[in-house]
Amino acid sequence: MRTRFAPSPTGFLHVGGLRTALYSFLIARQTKGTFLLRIEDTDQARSVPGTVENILKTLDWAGIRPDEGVVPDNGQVAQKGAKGPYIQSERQGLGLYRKYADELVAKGHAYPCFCTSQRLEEMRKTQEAKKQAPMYDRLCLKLSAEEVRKRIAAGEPHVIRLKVPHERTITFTDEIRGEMRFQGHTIDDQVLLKSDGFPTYHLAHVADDRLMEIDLVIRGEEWLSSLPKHLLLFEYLGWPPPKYAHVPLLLNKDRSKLSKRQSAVAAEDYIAKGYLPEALLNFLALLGWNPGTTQELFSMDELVEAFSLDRVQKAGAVFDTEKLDWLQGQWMRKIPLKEFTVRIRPIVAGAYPAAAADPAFEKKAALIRERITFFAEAPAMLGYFYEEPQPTVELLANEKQKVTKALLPGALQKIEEILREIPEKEWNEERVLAAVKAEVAKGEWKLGQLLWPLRASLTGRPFSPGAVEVACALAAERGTEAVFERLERGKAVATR
RNA sequence: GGCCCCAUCGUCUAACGGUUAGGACAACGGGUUUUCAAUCCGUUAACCAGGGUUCGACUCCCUGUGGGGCUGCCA
Repeated sequence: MRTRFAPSPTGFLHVGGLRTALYSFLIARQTKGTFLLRIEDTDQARSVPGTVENILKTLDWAGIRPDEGVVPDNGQVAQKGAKGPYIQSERQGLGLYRKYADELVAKGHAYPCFCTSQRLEEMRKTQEAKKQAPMYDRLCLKLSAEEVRKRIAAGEPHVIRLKVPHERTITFTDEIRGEMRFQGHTIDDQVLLKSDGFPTYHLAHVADDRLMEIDLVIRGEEWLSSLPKHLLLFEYLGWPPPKYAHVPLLLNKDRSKLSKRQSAVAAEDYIAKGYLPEALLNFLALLGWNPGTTQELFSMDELVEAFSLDRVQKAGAVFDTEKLDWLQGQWMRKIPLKEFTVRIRPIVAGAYPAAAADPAFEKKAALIRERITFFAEAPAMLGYFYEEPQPTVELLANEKQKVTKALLPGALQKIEEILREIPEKEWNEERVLAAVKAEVAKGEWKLGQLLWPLRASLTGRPFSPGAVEVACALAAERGTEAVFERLERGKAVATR
């Protein structure tokens, strides 16, 4: 199948857009078809420079690579394919939108309208006051052919409007929603060609999806109400319409359409926060779609395999990122240690330059891999390896662990004695822990009373990997004396 | 207001008329090498309402209610 994603360059890639792009991409891959990227920039006023580069960069990050259309080329915007150009403002020069508009006028399915925006505004106000549906009143439809010719010849600004057949019922079967019907008399005479000669979305997407031979249009539910206009256009132009799949909207917590005001909506925001593409994509895929099994974790390949439109939900989905965070952790833990090390090393080195050439860095990375959620947390989680910890009495003592300030010197003394008895060669996590537990078994000390002060002395932090883990890592790298030095410092603080 | 779409735990969702309404996230409780995590185990938690159809409705139909979208020479 030939599918497409056709964003407007209004600043950034919306997460909802990323989801429809993903769905379109999945269908294309699944059917060994083509995924095409087209830029819909017919509204010059709303186009924001740099957006296309941004969208391309974000899609690339997500692993969604267009086979055709607008594609990235070393950070530049390039176009690929025989049905281009793929940027509508560039297609404007081809004159095809005007051609189709004229064809519709000639066939009697569209007409020029000279009404000013002021008049339209007043008309709507009046209609609203009368509790009527705001719709164009077809004033210009009454104009004689002669008058139309004259006014156009005189260069009077005008638009081309679709003439919607009021007596007809338009029916259609959506890939997700099934059968739908619309009454013609409730549909407004949509502007197809603006007075600046640019097409509106309605005409442009119909023409381009036809010309680019798109089989399936996946887009947001907000387009559902204009679907009949699009169907009419295909019919009047003598083309079979593509299949349409209107996906449910992404929602704010209050269930309104996901908006910038209430939530982070730019895909870049999530990249900046440190989310893995695997996690975001997995999350987006599961918002509104389910595989029918209990599988929750999906790689792109697995999504290509499992995805189907008939399992896409009809109702909107709240964009609640709690599950995203969980998925992030899951995908984080799937990263092989070697790769994990490569990825966090520069980040840690940014805070602690010694990490850059640290031969024991991978061992340290292993310590935090199971507990980290974002790469950016790594420096804080490993800092005590690169700077001497500065524990305080408040940290060393811990009410919950039943380590009072009075008990502290004795506890530190005891843990030191235990550790001293283990020959340096025998230091490993099992051995050290067994030694501590053997002491606990005697009944005088509780596990936490010994381990907490040790951990706090070694790290100087309220949170860290376990005391035994840190002690062994430190001993392996610098010898057990490094551990005892820190223990001494803890004792000094405790007895001060 | 008009048109269109939708409706299961707080959130994402499963259920092809017959289930103690299942799973995941979150929350809560507990286990684990102490803390924060991770991990394991457990608990709390839902069929919007009313009518039909049917031997039997979360499932089908109708009505109501609620929510959302659209209602631009924006997309």
